[in-house]
Amino acid sequence: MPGKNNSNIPEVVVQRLPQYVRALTQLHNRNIEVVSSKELGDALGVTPVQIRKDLSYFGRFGKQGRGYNVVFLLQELRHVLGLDKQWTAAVIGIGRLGSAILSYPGFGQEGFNMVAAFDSAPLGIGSRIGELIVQNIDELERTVKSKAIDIVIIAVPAEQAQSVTDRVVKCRVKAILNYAPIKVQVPSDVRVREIDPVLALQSMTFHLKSLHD
Amino acid sequence: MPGKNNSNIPEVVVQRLPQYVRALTQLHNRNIEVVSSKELGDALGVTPVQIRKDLSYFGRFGKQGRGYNVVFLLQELRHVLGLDKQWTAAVIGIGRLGSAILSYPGFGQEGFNMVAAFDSAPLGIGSRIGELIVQNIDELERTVKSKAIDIVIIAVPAEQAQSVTDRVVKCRVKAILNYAPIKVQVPSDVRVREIDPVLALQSMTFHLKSLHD
DNA sequence: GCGTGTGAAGATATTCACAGCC
DNA sequence: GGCTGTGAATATCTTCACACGC
Repeated sequence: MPGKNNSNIPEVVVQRLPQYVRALTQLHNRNIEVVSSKELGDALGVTPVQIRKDLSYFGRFGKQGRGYNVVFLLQELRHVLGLDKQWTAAVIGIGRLGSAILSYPGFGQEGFNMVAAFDSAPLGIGSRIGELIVQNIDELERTVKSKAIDIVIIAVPAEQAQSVTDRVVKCRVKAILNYAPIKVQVPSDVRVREIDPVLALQSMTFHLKSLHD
Repeated sequence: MPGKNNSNIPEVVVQRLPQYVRALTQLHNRNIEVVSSKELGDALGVTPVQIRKDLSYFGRFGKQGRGYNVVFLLQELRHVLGLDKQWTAAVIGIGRLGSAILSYPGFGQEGFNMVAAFDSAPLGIGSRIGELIVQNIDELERTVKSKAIDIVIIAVPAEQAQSVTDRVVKCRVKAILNYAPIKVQVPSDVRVREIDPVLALQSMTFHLKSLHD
């Protein structure tokens, strides 16, 4: 039974909310003031009832016969997701990938501020990437504390990903974005999201295969 | 009722298979010849019965009391997923992200060969990235045909993503890997996978929020 | 005895259908 | 009339429990 502010929210719902936020932001930028679940759904390839049901877990944001006030719903959802705060993130592994992540402006624009960069190779340590100096991974524990890092982004090779993750977990970090092509194991109170384009491709070839042969 | 070679395979199963393939490859590299669903599950954070059930959609690959022959299961799954073939891919949008994708060796290692690169900005067109010359996007249709491109990787800004996607779809490409931060709409016979680290972070903050306040 | 394979049961997630309000 | 919010129904996914083969 959906109700306000309860933590029995299905994870799949939580993972859809950011999409709603993004779509609402676009509508807002186009000066659209009101939107129906139908319109929002069309923009996202989701059914209207899916959206209404998802929203109902958090409150009654709409007006019957009318729809949702874009600004209001946006505010509410951003608050629900904690997107009205700033978050601090650190990147571990400053190779090609790590550097690309650090210089991608999209994170900062959404309130995810890169405040530290770590590597283990003596070569890169001390070099500057944007505003940050690459630190030795040995300083991880200290820096996570001193900079109150909320999220760690892992961009090390697969072989090192688990041991780096273990260190990160020991620092009491509860959110990890993992770019390494390996599924890292963490305690159940730590969230991990995987960014894994190769896996994504490999699940599409299943369908391609049955197509042309 | 699970059975051999039927296309009523749940999508969620298809999306787990590549993980199994990866884990099995690692086991193989460590010269491990036999693995139980329990062991495989532990390595992946999945229950053993999940694995057995998933595999049962495609055949009976194990031996009771013993487990699965690693090499055999690997072959079978790679075949099921079409990973025993080579695939051709093109990247559209050769900015920082697109260049990083083109120079990432992980795709080629897994049989995904980058055979073309496109951009719309006259500046980059004609420049060389690795083995490829960046082509004008106008050559898309011709090149998709001539190089028999299976998969298109979209790395253009959000604003252009939908129109580029529409062009790609018109070329009869059935698989798209989308790095643009927007959910593109496609006909139901086209598969899209989204690579969207910001969305991933935004669904984690929901949990972080309730943590420390 | 051990571990697979799988119907049946249980849990989750989505969709339907409609009451209620603007 | 149009659109939300939501119990109930349905569909999908996961887990249980156990028969069977090595």
